[in-house]
Amino acid sequence: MLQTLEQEFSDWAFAAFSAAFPDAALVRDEVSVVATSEKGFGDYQCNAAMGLARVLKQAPRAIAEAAVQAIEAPKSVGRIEIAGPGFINLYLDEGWMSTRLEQLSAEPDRMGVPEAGAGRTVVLDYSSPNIAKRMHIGHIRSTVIGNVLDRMHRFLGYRVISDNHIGDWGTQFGILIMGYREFLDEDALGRDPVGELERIYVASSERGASDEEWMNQAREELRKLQQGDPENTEIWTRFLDLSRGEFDAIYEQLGVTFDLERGESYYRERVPGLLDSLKEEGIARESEGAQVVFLEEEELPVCIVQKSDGASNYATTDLATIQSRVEEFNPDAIVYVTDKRQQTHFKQIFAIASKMGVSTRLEHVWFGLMSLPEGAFSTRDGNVIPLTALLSEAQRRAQKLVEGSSPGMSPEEQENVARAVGIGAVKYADLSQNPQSDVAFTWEKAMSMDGNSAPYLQYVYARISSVCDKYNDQFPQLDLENFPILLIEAVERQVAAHLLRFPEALLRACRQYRPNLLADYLYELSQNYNRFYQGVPFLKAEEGTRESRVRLCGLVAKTLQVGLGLMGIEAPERI
RNA sequence: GCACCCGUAGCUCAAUUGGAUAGAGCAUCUGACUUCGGAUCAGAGGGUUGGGGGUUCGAAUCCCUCCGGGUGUACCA
Repeated sequence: MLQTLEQEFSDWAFAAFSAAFPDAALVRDEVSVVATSEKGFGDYQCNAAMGLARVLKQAPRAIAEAAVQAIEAPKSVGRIEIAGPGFINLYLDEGWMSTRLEQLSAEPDRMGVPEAGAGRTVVLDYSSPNIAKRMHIGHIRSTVIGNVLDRMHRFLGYRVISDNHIGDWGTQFGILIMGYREFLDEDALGRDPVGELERIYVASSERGASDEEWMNQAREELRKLQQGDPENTEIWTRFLDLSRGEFDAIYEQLGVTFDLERGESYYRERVPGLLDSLKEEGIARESEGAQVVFLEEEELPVCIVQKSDGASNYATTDLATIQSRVEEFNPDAIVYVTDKRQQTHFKQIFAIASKMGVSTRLEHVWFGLMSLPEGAFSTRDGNVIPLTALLSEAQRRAQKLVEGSSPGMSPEEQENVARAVGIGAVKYADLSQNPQSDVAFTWEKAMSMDGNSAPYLQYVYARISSVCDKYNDQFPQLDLENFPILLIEAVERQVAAHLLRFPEALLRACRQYRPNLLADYLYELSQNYNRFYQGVPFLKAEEGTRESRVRLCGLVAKTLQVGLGLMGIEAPERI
């Protein structure tokens, strides 16, 4: 099985320490090797010797020395040094690097990434907008982050079931149905369907705030809907169709697709049976007229699974959903991508699922909230910026950039490129930071076109494409594959070493549910490439060196294309 | 009140989960195209990682405490 270099070196380190200290009870994870962060300390490092000094009652440098002497180093390692208090620094062998890169160029679509998830199934629950509510910039995170997790898992060989768990079955529908009957403006509905649905929802809620009878009626309409009343079902279906039309347009623009779009309502028929079994097993019990689960042992607040009026809620459908997914897909994990405000909710749901006997790994991947500075609001209706407005503004700015840099390009191609650049910039702004950080929205950052941004990466890609085209024009008779990759200059070695790190960067990003680690990797690769590009000639170098450099360019381009693709960002040949 | 999250350069964010000299982008300043796309590159200034204590070879990261902010907390999702 293909391994990353970190894995291979960790195996070696574990074997080396075990051989040197057979009596010590070593833990594999404590003797691991990681890629070096600082330049000048080798390509990979093992920090285990310092930690073992106390247990082994020896000086850390002596421990490192003994381990290094114990068994032979992997062939890929050219040099080992022991530095500082006892760091073991591994330097890759340049000859081995060349050969490895030549192998990678034979199968460039994978760039050495192992199928680490083969045979495992993951259900990914992300995006999950609510019916009758407009998607605004706050919704982009779940969609974009979830979609990257989706793509990364698939690439690593996991069987992925992505499900857009649309909020189509909650309490809001009673209020909406009342609003629909009382306040609906059909003309407005035709012009801006979701906007009008939002408006009638707000109008109906406001009425309910001062009108007790109105709220009672809303609850009654919800109850009727949940029991299958034909008239309410028809209205509800209309809400769904109108909202989904708008969502689909956004998903198409973002290049996001789902395996399933079931929504909460899909699971509604499971709810009565679920409630029965919760009661029978003594998990839920009556309190203040509602059915609740107490979670004192878990130090969590009480969780209502059936409201006192008999209606179900979010918790109920979420539990039914888990049950259904476990039965149908038998997944190794179910992963939810939502904002951090739902942490308590998911802790509750996971705790109850555990009481129900569910053993599937349940993960809540939460992300921070987006704050809006003054002026980012659309003050007219008090709403935040609709996602559609953000995306079209991004494309507009990208369009101007493209018109400036590629005036000879056809208008049609300019538009395609502007879409790739604009959408890419918006996505990357979200993906390039730790998901768990709260983000401050600014137009400048969301549509940043230089520095650490998607257009920076796309620009590198386009320039490499240009180099490769020029090479093919000038030297059509030469076959690149016949020339070895030579790592002479420091800039070349730097690019090569970074290329070889792609598998572990991707694996880490996926396992930690942190797309920013992939973004970081690609940005650093691009920086290394730019130094290479600025530092040495390619096409004017002598034969041999020239081919080697063009091959390196090709590998960087391929890695960028694959990496950007995993982030759902296109890499045009010309921009 | 209780629980969770956060506080890093003027601003926006990283830091491979305890590793070596805390790094990027924006902004400011100085340089670099008779070689391949300057949306680039080289360099400068800018930090007591909110304060204080502790743990250890080693702390932005773990523990305690104080200050400041955010979120959640029984019938919304």
